[in-house]
Amino acid sequence: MDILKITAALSNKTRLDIMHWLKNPEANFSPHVLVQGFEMGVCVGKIHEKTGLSQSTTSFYLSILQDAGLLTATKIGKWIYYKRNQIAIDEYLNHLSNEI
Amino acid sequence: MDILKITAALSNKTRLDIMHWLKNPEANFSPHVLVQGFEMGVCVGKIHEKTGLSQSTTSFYLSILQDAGLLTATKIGKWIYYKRNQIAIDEYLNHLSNEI
DNA sequence: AAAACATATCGAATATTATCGAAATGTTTT
DNA sequence: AAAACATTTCGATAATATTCGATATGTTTT
Repeated sequence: MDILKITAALSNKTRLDIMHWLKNPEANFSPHVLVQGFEMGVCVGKIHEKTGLSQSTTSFYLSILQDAGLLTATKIGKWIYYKRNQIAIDEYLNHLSNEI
Repeated sequence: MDILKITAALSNKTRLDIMHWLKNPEANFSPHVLVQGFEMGVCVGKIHEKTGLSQSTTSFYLSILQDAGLLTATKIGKWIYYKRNQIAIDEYLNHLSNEI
């Protein structure tokens, strides 16, 4: 639980947006073709569509959020589905409120 | 309440430390000569002593925290006392927990 | 009014981050 | 096994952050 790494990961508009979008995937993303619902997360391509940045930058940002522990990834076939790590998020918010 | 500006202000070890030190000034700073207690905050010089950075960098970092709304400043004589803006901090933590 | 002091601002060097297009990797389909 | 596809990694460049010493500003003391 690296509070500074997490805070840095969140100090970018697009990455903050991604966290927010993933909070309510039904409202923010069109359905996947092969997977129904968003139980396992949202694939990179759909997230990319919304960022307005290049695919490589989007992928890089997802790796930053994952590395910080805020997202987890599941690979299925060609796709990698990212979803929120709610436990880590809650833990971060608790630590932060004690730290600052 | 610029959530991104605040998060960026907090994504630096020294600035996070400063916020933390100011949470409990009695435990982290020696008393002021002219002012008793830390009701109005802690002067720049005392914060500078603890950062291990130059005076100019410390002052700059305090301005970043102030600009983000996390600290407020009071000038008395030669000294400027910085203290936590607890209302803004609480507001930030609330917004953040809704945002991410 | 000059000296001493606390803090802020400026200008510059260095480090880190943002961002892209191209290439690599791995999977599925043909 | 080749083509197509999703994603990551790489290499490069531009933008931003870190950090300093020097200087400026404002206050108090002598």
